[in-house]
Amino acid sequence: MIKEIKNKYSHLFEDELLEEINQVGTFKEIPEGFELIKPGSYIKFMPLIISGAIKVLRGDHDGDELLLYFLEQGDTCAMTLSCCLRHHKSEIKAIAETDTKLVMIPIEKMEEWTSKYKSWRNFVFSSYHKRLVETIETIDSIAFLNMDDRLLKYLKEKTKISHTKIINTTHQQIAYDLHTSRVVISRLLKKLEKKGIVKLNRNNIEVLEM
Amino acid sequence: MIKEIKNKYSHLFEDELLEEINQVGTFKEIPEGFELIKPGSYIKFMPLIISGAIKVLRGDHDGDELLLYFLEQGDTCAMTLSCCLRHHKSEIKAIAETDTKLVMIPIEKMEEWTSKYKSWRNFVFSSYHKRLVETIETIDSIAFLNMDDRLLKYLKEKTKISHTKIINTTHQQIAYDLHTSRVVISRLLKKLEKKGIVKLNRNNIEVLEM
DNA sequence: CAAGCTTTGTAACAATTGTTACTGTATTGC
DNA sequence: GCAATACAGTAACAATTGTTACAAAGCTTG
Repeated sequence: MIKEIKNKYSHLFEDELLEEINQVGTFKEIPEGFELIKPGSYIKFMPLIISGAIKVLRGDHDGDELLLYFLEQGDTCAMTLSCCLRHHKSEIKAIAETDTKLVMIPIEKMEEWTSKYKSWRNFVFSSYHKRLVETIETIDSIAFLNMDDRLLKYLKEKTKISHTKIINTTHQQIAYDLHTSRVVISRLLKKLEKKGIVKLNRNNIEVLEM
Repeated sequence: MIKEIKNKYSHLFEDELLEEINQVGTFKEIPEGFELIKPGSYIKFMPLIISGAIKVLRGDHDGDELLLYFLEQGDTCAMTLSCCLRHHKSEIKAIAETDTKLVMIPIEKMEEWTSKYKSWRNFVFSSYHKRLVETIETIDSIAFLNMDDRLLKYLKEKTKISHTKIINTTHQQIAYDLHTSRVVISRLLKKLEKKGIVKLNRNNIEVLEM
């Protein structure tokens, strides 16, 4: 495990901290689609992502949901951070977008490392900042863009995250992520296909134009 | 100045930190409507709010805007925090919602206090958390609510923040905050008035039902 | 108080998004 | 292969929100 951590995090953390992570962290391989965090649950570990991607959604009480952002290599979940620090329930949902490797850190270490390691503090602050900015960008999309542009942005983000132009998903799943209905997504995807921007197949969408 | 700081922050910070704040902070009284932060500007001070309220908006490049949240006594601006720490441009706009008293802290102290004082670290983390949660709540509103419910929520928040049932503002101003058009707001307000929830006057709205 | 500005009310219409319903076509499991 | 199921295409319609235009009422200033 130490090899993977070292590869991805040695430029961020000092050796001593890397060693501690290695001591107390648990290495995990998560398959695509696995639900890491359920809304309303308590969180006892904090994930450090080594490879892959995690989709973070806002999960409503009534089952409504909406994509907030993706986490990638080098990221951690700010909501998890604050839930850990303040021992609150999660207000979000997290699902492995691709097969993902990560290290779970027990929350007790959070406070300790925050006072002990400057690099850890910077990492945590930087994570908070990134997530806040991404959340605000999500607000931009919802507030300022029409559904067709939001859809296009979503497709582009998906291709970026998964490093392929072919997105394996259903119209219904996209509708969940963007909090709209399947019919709306099908309609708009068809429009994008007519413009030559995507090619539609069953269970997959090929993004032609970037 | 030290008296005001002590009153509001002594339960949060240890004496030594309070003394430092008193040394390096600048006390300011800001009139209602004053623009504290412009989008695209660099921030050199971090505000600690003593009394009053500050409205924080997302400011788009094209002049589009949208209310993110209000800051009150005991709050600080997380975007400012991260802009300070990372020396980035602000991506937001901040306006005094009411007459406001605050203390400006030079950003150089941020890093220093973060390693020196546990209470400061907790304050900063807690601020980040609050702002992240509020931002996500804003997403809830935009994504899951219709404009009439968003308007009602907005009115209730305004009365809470300014501690009065009478809101002095124009329909146009509300439209800016909710990123819609004046006509839409007038229409919905009229509907609320017919339901007996508000009473409309020129330049002010009285919220009757809570 | 008259002219000019700001604010609000309202109608008519357009655009976008949401909903329902039904079809056809793949895929899966027996 | 056949039935059941999941997925996608499409039409018709409803609801919400946005836009334009204009009138009326209130405030401000000379």
